Amino acid sequence: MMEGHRHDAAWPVSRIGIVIKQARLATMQRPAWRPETLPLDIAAAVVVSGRSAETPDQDSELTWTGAVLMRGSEVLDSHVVKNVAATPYIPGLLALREGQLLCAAITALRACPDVLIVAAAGRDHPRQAGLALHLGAVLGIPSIGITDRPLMAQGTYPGPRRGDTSTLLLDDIEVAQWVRTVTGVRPLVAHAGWCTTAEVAAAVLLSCTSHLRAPQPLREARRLARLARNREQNPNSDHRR
DNA sequence: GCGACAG
DNA sequence: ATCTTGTCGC
Repeated sequence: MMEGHRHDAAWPVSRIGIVIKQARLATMQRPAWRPETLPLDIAAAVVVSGRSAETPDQDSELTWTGAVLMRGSEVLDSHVVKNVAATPYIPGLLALREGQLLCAAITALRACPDVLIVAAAGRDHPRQAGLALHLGAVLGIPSIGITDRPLMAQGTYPGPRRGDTSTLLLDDIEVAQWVRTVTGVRPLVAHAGWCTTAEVAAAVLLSCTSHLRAPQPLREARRLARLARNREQNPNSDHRR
């Protein structure tokens, strides 16, 4: 951990099929990564969108991508990059819109994390390679995905207490888990990603969550991205929180 | 009637 | 994601 970063990594828009094959290989041939030294160095990145002055009727053309690197509750590095999205959001093709943005934001971090958290699906995907898995494969970093609900996988809700989990299956394979991060609050989905299992994804999620539902690194990345957007798009209002 | 495939 | 409305805890 904390070694130099691969700044040569680029988003292979035209080679998603190769990434999918790699994903299948990783599942069968690569040893699944699991946490060893604690606390983990966790990176998270997330895209928030805004209104473009040029095309106010087209929704969400401008984007702000926040990226953070955290060790425990300590923020080691963070930044936000503004962009124009290449495509609109298309369900199932999130990687087309956000892949390049997240890839650039993460590689701009000064150090390499142990694991990457992305607000997207992993192996729970029509082609077994959602954006969270794509990013990990391209960057060579173990990755997990976190979403509000599964994309295709099926499973029942877990018990009501923090730490309770349940299996989400796609074609009889466990691709994700429901995870109760706060007692009595709607659970999140922890997705198996690049070199990670659903079980590891759930453990990583629980390791960086406490009294709030969402994982701290993702919250921080989103907070910074929204702050940057709001300062630019609503210069009059205050932006506390 | 609306949405039903991540954000 | 973003927006709106409702509920809950401090």
